[in-house]
Amino acid sequence: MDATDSNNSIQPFQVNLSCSSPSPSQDNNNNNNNERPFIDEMDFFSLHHNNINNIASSSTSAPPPHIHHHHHHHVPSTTTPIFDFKVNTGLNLRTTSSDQSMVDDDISLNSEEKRTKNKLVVLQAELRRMKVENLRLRSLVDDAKSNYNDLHVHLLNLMQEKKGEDTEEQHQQVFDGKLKDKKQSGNGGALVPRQFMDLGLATNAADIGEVASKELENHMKNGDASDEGLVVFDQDKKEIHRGIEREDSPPDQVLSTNRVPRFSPTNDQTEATMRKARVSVRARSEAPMITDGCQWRKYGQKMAKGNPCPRAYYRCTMASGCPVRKQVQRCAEDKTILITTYEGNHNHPLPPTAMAMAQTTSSAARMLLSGSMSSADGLMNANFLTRTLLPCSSSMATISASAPFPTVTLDLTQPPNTSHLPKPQTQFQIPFQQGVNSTPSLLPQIIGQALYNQSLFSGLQMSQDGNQSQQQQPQIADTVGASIAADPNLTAALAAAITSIIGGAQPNNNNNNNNTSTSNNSNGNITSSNN
DNA sequence: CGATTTTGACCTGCGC
DNA sequence: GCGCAGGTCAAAATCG
Repeated sequence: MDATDSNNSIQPFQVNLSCSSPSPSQDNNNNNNNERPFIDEMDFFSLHHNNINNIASSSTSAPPPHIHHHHHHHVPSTTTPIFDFKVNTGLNLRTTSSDQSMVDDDISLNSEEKRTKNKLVVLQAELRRMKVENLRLRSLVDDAKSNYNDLHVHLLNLMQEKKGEDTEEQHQQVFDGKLKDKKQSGNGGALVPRQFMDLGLATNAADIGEVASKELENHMKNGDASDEGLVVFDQDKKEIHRGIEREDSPPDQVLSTNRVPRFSPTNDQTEATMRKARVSVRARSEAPMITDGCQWRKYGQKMAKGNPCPRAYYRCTMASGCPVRKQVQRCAEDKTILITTYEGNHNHPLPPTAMAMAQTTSSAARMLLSGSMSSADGLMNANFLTRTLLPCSSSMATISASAPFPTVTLDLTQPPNTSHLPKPQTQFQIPFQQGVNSTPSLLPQIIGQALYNQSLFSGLQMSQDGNQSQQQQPQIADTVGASIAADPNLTAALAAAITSIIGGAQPNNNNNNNNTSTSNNSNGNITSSNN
């Protein structure tokens, strides 16, 4: 997301979503694609930086084999991709040099060598420039996507506020038939094409409309028909009611209690949806609280039923108004296990040490929401989640009907259990950048992306032929699960990411699409629950 | 003295 | 309607 990301920050897995190519294997160019002779096209958004580096380094360190290219003197056509053009230019230069060297003397040879070296330097500089350009363009695309998301959510907000006033035709005009489809489908619309799934955000019009209508009812009861009084997209119904009750409270009091300002529709809705999902982390720790890089302030403690250990409530204090909260409680069965439940999205830049956790939680929550809340059938999506994430830990699969909020549980306490897993490398692997023995830095993102991918798929399933979907679904679930399970160190990296025992994380102002470097040996299991 | 923690009270939703 | 449980508030206490 940030153009200042280092070379190791590009994520092939993520980039896939930004491109038309959905197959991660096509971008698996870190280890297995070193043999690829040249890059077919200059894909600014999926080209792995390592490729650039590899090409650059190979140009400098191992040019002699190019002698075999003597006979390829054809000038690159105008349709030749720019990157290919650049590389071939270098080869041709050397080829020309070699040809000439057959008739020139030693002085000429030295001169040609110097020229070649100069050209190589120029090419390297050009590669660096393109790398920077690549990052810049990626940043632009991400910004555009972000703006699109905001506008889309904003539009949805406006439409919901005017719900009841607008005619069906107006809905159809603005929403291109989305709301009409929803109404026609009756029970939430099992056949509704979920056009909002690609937002990566949960935008459940039904939920929003319900909250909005209740809010409107309350205001009508209070005789307050002013639209300005509506808090349509607050954190949840409870928060909305409280906001109304304290409407005559002093402004500072409202702010001090972390109320969401009234009219910031995009953030409100995002926050509302994000706060409904939770990411729970189970980890063994003697410390009262796991170190996740953020600053927390305890604001309450309660004895929870069925657990002799008290539950502590914290809120993030790294920025005023940050909606992120977490609950910390020891497991009743095993008091060495610390259960930390995160809720919400940070609204401020995070330190590197907090990036892994923030990414994991926000991505998981976002993907969970995009799978469950955007669907008319949350349980179905919970099953999707489970099947997507849990081929590597099927024994941990639980669908909780009692959970008040959709919850993703990252269980870092279980010993490795790979007996039921598909054998590694029999299916596609997530194209980590690291070497074979290094730990993957992208795991948090990948988990989120796995959720996101399956959510996208489930969205597609709604609008596509059922039989086809039935066939594809386990495929995707298996492959994603296998990807997570493919490397025995994956689970270790998850633990590393979660506990933020990381190094080399990339500072960034956005906590949704960044990478961190991890190194750890513990294990992780993933469970998914939904209500 | 400001920041943080403690802790009892309060609010809300839910089940009976 | 009542009680319970989860979650939050805010004054008092504590800490650095």
